Amino acid sequence: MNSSDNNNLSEAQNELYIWIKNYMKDFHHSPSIRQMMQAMGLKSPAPIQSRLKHLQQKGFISWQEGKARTLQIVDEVLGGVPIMGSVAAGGLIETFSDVNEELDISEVLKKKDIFALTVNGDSMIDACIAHGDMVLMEPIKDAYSLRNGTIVSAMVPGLGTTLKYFFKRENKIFLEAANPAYEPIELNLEDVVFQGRLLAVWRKV
Amino acid sequence: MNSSDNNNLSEAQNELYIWIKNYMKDFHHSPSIRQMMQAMGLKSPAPIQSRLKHLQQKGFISWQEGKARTLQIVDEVLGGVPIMGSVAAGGLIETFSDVNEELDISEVLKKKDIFALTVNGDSMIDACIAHGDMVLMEPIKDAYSLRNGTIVSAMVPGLGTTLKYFFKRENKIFLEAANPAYEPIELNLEDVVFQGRLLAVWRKV
DNA sequence: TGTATTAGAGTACATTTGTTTTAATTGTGA
DNA sequence: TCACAATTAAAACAAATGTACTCTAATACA
Repeated sequence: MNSSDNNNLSEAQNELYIWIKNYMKDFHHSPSIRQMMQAMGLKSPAPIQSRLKHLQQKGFISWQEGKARTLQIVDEVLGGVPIMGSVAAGGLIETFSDVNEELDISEVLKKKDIFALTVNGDSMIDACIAHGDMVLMEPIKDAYSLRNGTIVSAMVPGLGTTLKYFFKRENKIFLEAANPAYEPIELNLEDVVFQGRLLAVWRKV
Repeated sequence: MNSSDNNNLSEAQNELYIWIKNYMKDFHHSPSIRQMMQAMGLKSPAPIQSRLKHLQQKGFISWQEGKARTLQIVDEVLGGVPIMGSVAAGGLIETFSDVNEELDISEVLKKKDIFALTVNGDSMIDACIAHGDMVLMEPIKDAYSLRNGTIVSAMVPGLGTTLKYFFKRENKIFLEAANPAYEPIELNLEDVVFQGRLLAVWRKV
């Protein structure tokens, strides 16, 4: 959802919506109604109120009544990047479709208490997690609910913090690398402190 | 930079700074001075003004004078995730250090005109880009400045859009996969349209 | 101890800003 | 053309809000 149709927005509503998104991208705070008025070339706040109301009814924006500059873009707080389509990384043939989705990184970022770790080494290389990658982790509340195959960061006394596949078999914990060069680590549940569960991988080139 | 020392901030300043960051994470707009006043348990706006001034002088925040709720966190607009340390993904031993950095995803997201593509297939698997990953791309202004080894998305007539390593040798363009199962594609410069240069990889699990 | 510095309370004020209301204007369809 | 609806202008209002100022209390320091 970006520029062209935007569902069932009128021309004026869409223009305002786009302007607001750009303003908030630039200044990181909501514009005031009178600013929008000026930007739209209007001479009274009423039309803006009307358009805002419509945008709200259609679920595009929301704000706190009576409070200044509390507008926010619904469900796309920030970090929305337009997804232009998909690329073949094989032999598939595909063309750029129009923009139909948005990559919402903030959906993950919004979670509370998440943290990031720098990956050191290549033991997870077969899971496509390379040396230097950043992994976004979510704290693990109870280790009992961990499912086999989950990638976790765990603190193994004497071994340090490590990123591995988690498996549980017969009250034994196995931490397995995604690289045949590394042997699985076998542990008792009480010997390991799980720090986080893998949410996402971020690699900046 | 997160909770503990925060450079040379006083206790009160740091408390306010943390509170503001959390407020803005929750509501996606700046709090008002009187809200901060309440939150800090104060009964007059003056102390908040003072603390804000200090925070500004030390470069933590900024705002537009006279405008309501225009506060912003400097240089960490959003998307800052604390980096808790690094994990061994090999045999390395490393412990959680304290938080000393922040993963600033927004640094990439702030760039204008970037777009995302969904990866389809496994031809870039040796570059640790897997099927289903999202790749963040930056538009390519001029193809002449592309350096060998850059990962690009290119539109090859009759073949579609594809993600490959870029190489140029003797006025010929080679698009090579990171997977020995795929043959390099040889092209003339005029036969290919480069769409983007790889900025980052995002994988949500 | 006494003084200087800082932080906070209390108050007041001007501006910004959301909201309401009414009238004028424009557009649309019968 | 006429009536009806939607849009806009204009003005006014009240609440929210940033800012400035004075006075008091706490703190630090010599």
